[in-house]
Amino acid sequence: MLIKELSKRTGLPIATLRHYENYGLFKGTSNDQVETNNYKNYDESLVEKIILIKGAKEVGFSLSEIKELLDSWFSKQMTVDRKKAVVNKKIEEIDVKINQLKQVKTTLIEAIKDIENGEC
Amino acid sequence: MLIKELSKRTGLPIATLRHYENYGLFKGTSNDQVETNNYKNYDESLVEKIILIKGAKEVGFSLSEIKELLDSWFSKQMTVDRKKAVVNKKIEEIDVKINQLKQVKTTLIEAIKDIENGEC
DNA sequence: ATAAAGTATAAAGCATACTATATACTTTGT
DNA sequence: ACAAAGTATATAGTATGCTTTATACTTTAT
Repeated sequence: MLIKELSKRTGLPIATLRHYENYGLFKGTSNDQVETNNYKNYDESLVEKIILIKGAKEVGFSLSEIKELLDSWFSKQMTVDRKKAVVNKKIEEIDVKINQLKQVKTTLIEAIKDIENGEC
Repeated sequence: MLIKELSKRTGLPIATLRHYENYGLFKGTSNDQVETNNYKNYDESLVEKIILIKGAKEVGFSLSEIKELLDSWFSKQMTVDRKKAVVNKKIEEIDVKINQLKQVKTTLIEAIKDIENGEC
C-alpha cells in the first residue's frame, strides 16, 4: 500500500509516518520495476508494527526506546539471547508502567471520595 | 520543608520542581514572619501530590492534562459534580492506557516466541 | 568573619517529536 | 490534455518539557 493508505490504516498523519520512517522505525520499499516514480510501498505487516509504535508512544515510551526495541527484534546480527533480553527488559518496564497507572488510579479514586465529602 | 528536601523526598531535581511550580502545578508558601528571606516552604502533603505528577508524566500524561486535573481537584469554585466529572474522565483515560500497555505487552510476548522460533 | 552551600528569579539553551512549507515530479479523473 | 490529487525530499518552524546559566541574596559551618 502507499503512504496514504498506511495513514488511514494506522490513524497517524502522513507527516508523522514519514518522520518515523526517517527516524528508522520502519522502511517502505521502492519498487525498482517501476521506473517512472519512486513511490514507496508499505507492507501489510507494517500496520501492526506502527500500531505498536503508536501505543508505545501513548504510554510514554520515547522514539529512541521504541527504535532500540524494534532494532533488536528484527536484527539479523544479534543472538537470540541478546534479542530476548532487550524485549524482556521492555516487558518489565511495561509492568512498572502498569503499576504506576494503577497507583495513579487509586489516588484519583481517593480524590473522588474526598470531593464527595467536601474535603478539598 | 525547603526545596532541597522536597527534591529528596520526590526524587525530582530542584530545577524540575521549580519548573512545575512556575507552571502552576503546586505552590510553596513564603513565610511572611521571616523578613530576611523569601525562601518557600513546601507542605508535607505536596510530596504525595508531586509523586502523582511524576507518575502521571511517566505514563504519558502532559503537564497541561495534569494541571487540568489538579486544578479541578482543588478548585474552590467548581461544583462537586463538575470536579468529579474531570477526575472520572482521567480515570477512564488511565484504563485506556492500561489496556494499551497490556496490548503492547502481549505483542512483545509474541515477539519473544517468534525470536525463540527464529521467525524474525 | 568568611567561605561554602542553599535559595530565588529571570532568561537562555536544548532535546524530542512532531508539523508546516516549498519544490518538484507522478498519477488519476474528466 | 490538463487540472487536481498524490508522492518524495529537504528544510524550517513549533510545542513541550525540561536544563543551564547568570545574578543576587541568605544561611550555615568553621
